Amino acid sequence: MEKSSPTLESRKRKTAGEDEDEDVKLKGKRTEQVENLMKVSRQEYLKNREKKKLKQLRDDIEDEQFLFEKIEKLSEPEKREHLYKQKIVELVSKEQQCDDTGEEREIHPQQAWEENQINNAKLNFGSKDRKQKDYQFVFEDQIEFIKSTIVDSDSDVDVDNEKLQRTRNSKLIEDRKALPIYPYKDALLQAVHDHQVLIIVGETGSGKTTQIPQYLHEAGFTRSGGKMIGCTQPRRVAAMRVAARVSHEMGVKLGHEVGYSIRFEDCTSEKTILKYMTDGMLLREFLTEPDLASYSVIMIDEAHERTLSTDILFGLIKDVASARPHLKLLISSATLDAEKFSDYFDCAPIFKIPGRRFPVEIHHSKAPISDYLDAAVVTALQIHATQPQDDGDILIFLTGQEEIETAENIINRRIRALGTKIAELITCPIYANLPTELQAKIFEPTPEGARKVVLATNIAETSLTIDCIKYVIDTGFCKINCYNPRTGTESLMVAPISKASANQRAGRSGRTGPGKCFRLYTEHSYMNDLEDSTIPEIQRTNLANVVLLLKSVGITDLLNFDFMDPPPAEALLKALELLFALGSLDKDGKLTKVGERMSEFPLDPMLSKMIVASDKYKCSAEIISIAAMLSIGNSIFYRPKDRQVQADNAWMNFHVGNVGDHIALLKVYNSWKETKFSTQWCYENYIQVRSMKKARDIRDQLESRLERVGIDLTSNVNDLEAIKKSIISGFFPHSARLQKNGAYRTVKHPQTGHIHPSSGLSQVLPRWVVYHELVLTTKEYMRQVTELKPGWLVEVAPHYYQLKDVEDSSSKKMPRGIGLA
DNA sequence: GAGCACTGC
Repeated sequence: MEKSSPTLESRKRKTAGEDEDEDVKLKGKRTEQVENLMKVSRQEYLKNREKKKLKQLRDDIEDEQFLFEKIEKLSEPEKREHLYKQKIVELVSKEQQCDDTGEEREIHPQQAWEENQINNAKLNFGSKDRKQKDYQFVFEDQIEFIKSTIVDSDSDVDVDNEKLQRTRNSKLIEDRKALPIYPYKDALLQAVHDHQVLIIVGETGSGKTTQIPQYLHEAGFTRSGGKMIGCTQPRRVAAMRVAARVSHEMGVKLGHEVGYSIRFEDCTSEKTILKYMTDGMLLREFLTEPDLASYSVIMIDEAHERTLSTDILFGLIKDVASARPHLKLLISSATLDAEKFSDYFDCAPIFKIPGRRFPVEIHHSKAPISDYLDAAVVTALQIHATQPQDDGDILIFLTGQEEIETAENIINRRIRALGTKIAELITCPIYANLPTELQAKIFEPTPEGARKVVLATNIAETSLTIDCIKYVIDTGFCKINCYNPRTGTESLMVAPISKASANQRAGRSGRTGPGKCFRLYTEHSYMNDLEDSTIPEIQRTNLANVVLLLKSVGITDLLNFDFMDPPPAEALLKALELLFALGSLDKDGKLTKVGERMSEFPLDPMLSKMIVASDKYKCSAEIISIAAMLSIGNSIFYRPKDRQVQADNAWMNFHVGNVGDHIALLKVYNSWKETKFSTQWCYENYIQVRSMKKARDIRDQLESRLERVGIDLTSNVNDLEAIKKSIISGFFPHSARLQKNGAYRTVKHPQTGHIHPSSGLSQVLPRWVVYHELVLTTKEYMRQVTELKPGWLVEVAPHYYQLKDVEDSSSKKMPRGIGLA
C-alpha cells in the first residue's frame, strides 16, 4: 500500500465529515438497551434478573388458558422461555413432516449433532412473534428470487423437487432463527452502523461466522458498488465448510453469491458478495489491492488464535480503516482477549453473544504429577473401568508421536492383561503426520459395548473435532516451535500450555453432552504457573517472509509498524539483513526489482531468490520442483518402526553418486512424475502420498507464478552445476565449512552445525556444503545438505563473500579420508 | 547414527 495515505489530520476531518450524516440519522435509534447488550452477556442477564420467575413459569406452563393471560405481563426472557417450548413442539412436527416427504437427509453424525444443538438453542429464540411472520414473508420472496437462479442453472429441477426445496428453505429459516445470535441481530446491525470497528465475543455455537455476514448482506452492506463482505478463517477446511453452509442457507450455488478462496482453489465468481477465505489469502490480496477497495466489510474470525497472518492483517487493516472510514471491521475473539483487541483498535466497543454448549466438570489433580504419561494412562483406564460403557469416549492430549505410540502400547498391554473382565477399549492415535488412512479410524463409530480412547496431539485442540467425546485428559503440555534469531536455529520444545489452551481442551468434552475434564496438574498450578494465553506466533518465528511481504505493500518503517504484540527487534533486524543480502532490499531499505519478483512467490525469501536466480542458469523447471519439495518440510518420508531398514534403503536409491539432498529431492519428484503420480510407487518407496500431492500442488502454483514475473520455464536436468548455483544464489548465507572435528562452521557468522544423520551426505562429509535449515535437537543439525565448490560462493554472491573468506587454509590439517568427496 | 507440535501463502 502506498504509505502516502492521508495525514492524521486530514483523515480525521474526512472521517468526521462523512460520518456526520449517518451519526445524526442513527443517534435517535441508539437505545440504552443496545448499550447494555454490548456490555452484559445474555447469560448473566438471565441469571441475575429472572431466575425465580422462570421457575414459577415452568410450573404454570401446563395451564394454557392461564398462560395466555399471563404472557402479556411477562418480561422478555419469560416470553422467550414460553416460546421456546412452543417452538420445540412445532419443530418436532415439522421434522416429522420433512421425513415423511422423504427429503434426502444425510445422517452424518456431525449434522445430527448440529441439529440437536440447534434445537437446544431454541431457548434464545423468537422474542418477537409478529416480526417472525414478516421475516418469513420477506424471506420467501427472496428465496423465490434466488431459487429462479437455481432453476436456471439446473434444468432438471421438477415440481416435486421445488416443493421439497421450499420445505427445506423454511426449515433453514427456522434453523437460522434458532441460533443464539438471532435475538441480537438488530442490536448488532445498529452497532455496526454506529462504529467502524467492533470486537465480537462470540462463544462457540453462537452462529456468528455463518450469520453475521448474512445479516450485513441483508442490511444492504453489499449493495453499494457491488462490494463484498470478506470473512477470514485460520484454516482452509473451515473456510470451505462455512462457505458451503452459508450458500446452502441462502439457497445459492457455492461459488456464485457465496464463495471461498483458499490456496490452490478460488471458488468465487464476479457475482460473489460473501467471501470466506483463509487469513493468509487476504494477506496476499493486499499485494494486488492495497486498500481492499472491493470490500465493504472485513470480518476476522477466530482472531484470538493469533496466527502469524492475523497479526499482520491487524496492522495493515487498521491503517486501511483509517483511510477508508466506510470500511467496517469486525474482529471476533474469545472472551479473555477481547479487551486487548479493543485497546488495540482504539477502544472499539465489545459486543458479546452467548453460545450454546454443555457444561464441563473440571477436575485437577490433588498433588503435582511427575510422570504425566503414566498418569494419563491410569486415568483413562480408571474412567473406562468405572464409568458406563455407552456413555462416551475418552480424549487424551499428549505432546507428540512418540508419546502417543508409547501410551498406545501401555494401554493395549494392560487391557489385554485384564482380559474379559473389562469391556473393549479401542486406542486411536491421531497426529498430523499420521497417514490419512490411519487418521480415518477416529471417525469410525465406536462398536456397541466398546469404548474409544483417542490419543491426540494439539491437532484435536482446534483443527479437528471428534464426536462423542465425554472425557478429556489434559496432560498440560504441548510442543511449540521456537526460532532463535541470533543463531538462526529452530527447535521444538515441550512447554506447558496456556490457560486459554487448557480451557479449549476442556471444551472438547462438552460437544455432544455434559463432559468431564481431568487435568493432570494442580489447580494451584493452573492459577499460578500457566500463562493466560500462548505466546503469539509472530514473537517466535522467522520473520523473513513477513518482512518481505510488508515491504512489498509499502511499509517502510518496520520497527515502528503497529504490531499488536511486536516481535523481538532482533528478529526483524535479522530478517532485514537477510533480505538485504539477497538483494531484495536496497541500502535505503526499499524493495528492489529482484525483491518485487521474489514477493510473487508464496515461499521463504531464500527459496524465492533461488527461483528468481534459476532464470539465469536456465533450470527453473528443476528449481521449482526442489523449492516445492523443500517447502513441505520433513514429512516426505514414511519410516515405520518395523521397516526402518527398508525405508532407509529406499531413500538411499535417490542418493546414488552423492548428489546431495536437494538433487535427491528433485529425483524423488521426477521419479514420481514419471509414474504418472502413482500412489503405489509412493508406498513402494516409503514416501507419504499426501506430502507428494502437496508438493505437486505447490509446484503447479510456482509454475504459474513464473509466467507472472517473466521467467521462462527451462529445463536442464543434467546440469547439476547450474542447479546447485541456483540453490546457492538463495542459500549462500547458509554455507558451511568442515572443521577438524567433523563438525561444520558457517562461513560468515560463527555458528556450528552437524550434517543430520538422515542426510545422504552424513557419511560423506564434503569440505563445503550449503544447507536448507538448521534445527536444534540433541545437537545443531543441518537438514537438507548439498556439496558446493567455494569458488561458486564468490561467483554467485560477490557482495557477500570475498576470496579470503573461502580460502582453504586448513586443508592440510584435515584428517585423511575426510573432505575429499 | 537420529527424532518428526500445528497451521498458512
